[in-house]
Amino acid sequence: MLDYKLLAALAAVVEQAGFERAAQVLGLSQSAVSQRIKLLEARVGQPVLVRALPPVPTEIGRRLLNHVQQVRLLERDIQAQVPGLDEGGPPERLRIALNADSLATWWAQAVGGFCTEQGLLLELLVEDQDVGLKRMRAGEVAACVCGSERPVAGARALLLGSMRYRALASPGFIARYFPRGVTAAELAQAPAIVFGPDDLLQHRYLSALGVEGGFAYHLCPSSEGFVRLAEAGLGWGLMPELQVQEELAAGRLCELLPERPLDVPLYWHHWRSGGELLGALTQHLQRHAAAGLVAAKR
Amino acid sequence: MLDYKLLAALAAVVEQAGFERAAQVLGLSQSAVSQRIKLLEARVGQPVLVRALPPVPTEIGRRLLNHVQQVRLLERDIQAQVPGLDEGGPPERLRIALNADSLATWWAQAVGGFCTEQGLLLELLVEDQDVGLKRMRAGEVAACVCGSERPVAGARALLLGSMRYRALASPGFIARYFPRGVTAAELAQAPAIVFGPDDLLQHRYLSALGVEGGFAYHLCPSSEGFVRLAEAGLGWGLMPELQVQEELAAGRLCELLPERPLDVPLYWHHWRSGGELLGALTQHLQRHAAAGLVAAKR
DNA sequence: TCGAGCAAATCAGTTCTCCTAATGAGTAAT
DNA sequence: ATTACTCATTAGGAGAACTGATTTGCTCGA
Repeated sequence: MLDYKLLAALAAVVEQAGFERAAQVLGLSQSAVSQRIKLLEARVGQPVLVRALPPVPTEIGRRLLNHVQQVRLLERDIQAQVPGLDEGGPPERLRIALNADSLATWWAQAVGGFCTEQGLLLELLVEDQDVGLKRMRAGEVAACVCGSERPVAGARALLLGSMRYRALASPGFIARYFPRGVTAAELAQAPAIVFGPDDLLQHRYLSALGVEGGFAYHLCPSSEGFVRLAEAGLGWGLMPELQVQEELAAGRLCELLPERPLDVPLYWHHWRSGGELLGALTQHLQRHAAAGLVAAKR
Repeated sequence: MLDYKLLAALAAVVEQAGFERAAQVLGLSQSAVSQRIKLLEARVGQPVLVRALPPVPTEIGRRLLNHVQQVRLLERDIQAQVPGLDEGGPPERLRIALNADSLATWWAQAVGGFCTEQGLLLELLVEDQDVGLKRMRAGEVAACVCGSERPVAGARALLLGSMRYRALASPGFIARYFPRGVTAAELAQAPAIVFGPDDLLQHRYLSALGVEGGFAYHLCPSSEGFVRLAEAGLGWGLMPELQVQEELAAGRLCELLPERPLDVPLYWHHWRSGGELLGALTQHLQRHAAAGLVAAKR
């Protein structure tokens, strides 16, 4: 059997993004962590971490990490079966990566019941679009919600449905930039709002409209803030329908190009050997995610 | 994370059926094994082994064992991915329980290619009929072939096909016991051959013919021996069609009741979280087991 | 009822793993 | 340069865990 003390150290270093913090989490000294990693590398015969800021697992390291992730999921099952095996440590949370918009809209509704029922704690990591898959590949998370269809090795991807985005702006903004109605070319000239550097929604929307080249945009890495900026007339942006129903109804935001929504399919990626709990969560999502999403068309 | 040194000790004790032998396998003293088990029980808060001959895992113990089994399967995958992680120990074999008749007939053909391709070593445990499932439940084996449809918790059962048995005896035996032809009632009076105490084939065959009550039988726990006994005229028995084609063709064995074969469905039980190797083996079997089996009808 | 034989538990002593603490070295920002 | 930060290295020591010897407990057979 592998030495899981060493693997746990590797996992802690990557998850905590540093030896020092990893040591704290493990209840050890920084030195001990360093030694464990070194010993692990000696056993494996090659480095498992690239010493950078933050430390990044090597190819081998990633494989080991996602093995650890899978074993942890199995352990979760058995700890549910065998009382008094809780290790005394803090109750482990299930780490899941998802995109900010999902978290801001349908996620809580969809998983709320399951978590209270099962007494399950989550550790949610917000990641733009497809970056969550990287975490998955590195074995840092048990599952993720993202836009990529292709599962990583050892995992499965399940289509949950699509999130419908609409291009919105405040009435004042529209009056100012589009006095003669909205056209694709003009849209590219008006300032936009973009969630983060990895957020390519607006880019995709514009290129779907046939507009090439760059455009000016604000960066605002907060879902709520995003809506507030749009309301304040700073720019136009693509917002999840679900999140802005009130603003639309009250007329604080208006649609630029009606009947041109953007549907973004969302996939649930989860380890194939994820144990019963993750399996149950997957089933639950399959049934309850649809409520907040539109049926996907490809 | 659980302490896998302790769990490995538990597994060794159960698999080797004793502390002493477990110690040898682990490269430790008997004393050390005893202490590990005790420590494990202290952690868990209750006994994991019933001290008997051989030691038997408790309910909790079985759950732990089959967790170990699943983790081992995952480790096998990663060891294939990460060279130089072989632990130096002896190459771990994949433990599989199956019934003697399968081993005597189609098994080798079905898995031969896969094993050589993948460089996979097997440790086969021969178990009568459904006893293999117990090994599965105890986490002692990674998979098993048996007649039960119902999978163990955490595992899947896959119908492979049916084995066709025919009731056969030597010409001399038939002439002696059934001079006027074979009838069900007379069959129950003639001595039978039964594989082992758990082998209920003949019982089922007779009760399917409407015969109630006991009958006289030899016990012979060897597939080859079984056929030899029948050839020698010691009794009649149900033999896999596959195994006795030569004897039938040569006239050394004859069918008692033509057109009354007994088809026994066989299922492949494997852990759901068994990793890629076990998954691949399962697929392989699904494709190649059929060759030696008749399509199952229910 | 009593030993013989065997398996596991216990105990005392020792080994050696693994940790801590202090220090050193490399890198980036000030 | 200096400071701040992170990780590596080293020596030394605590204690976990192993070994070997012995005891306990059980099962048979006489």
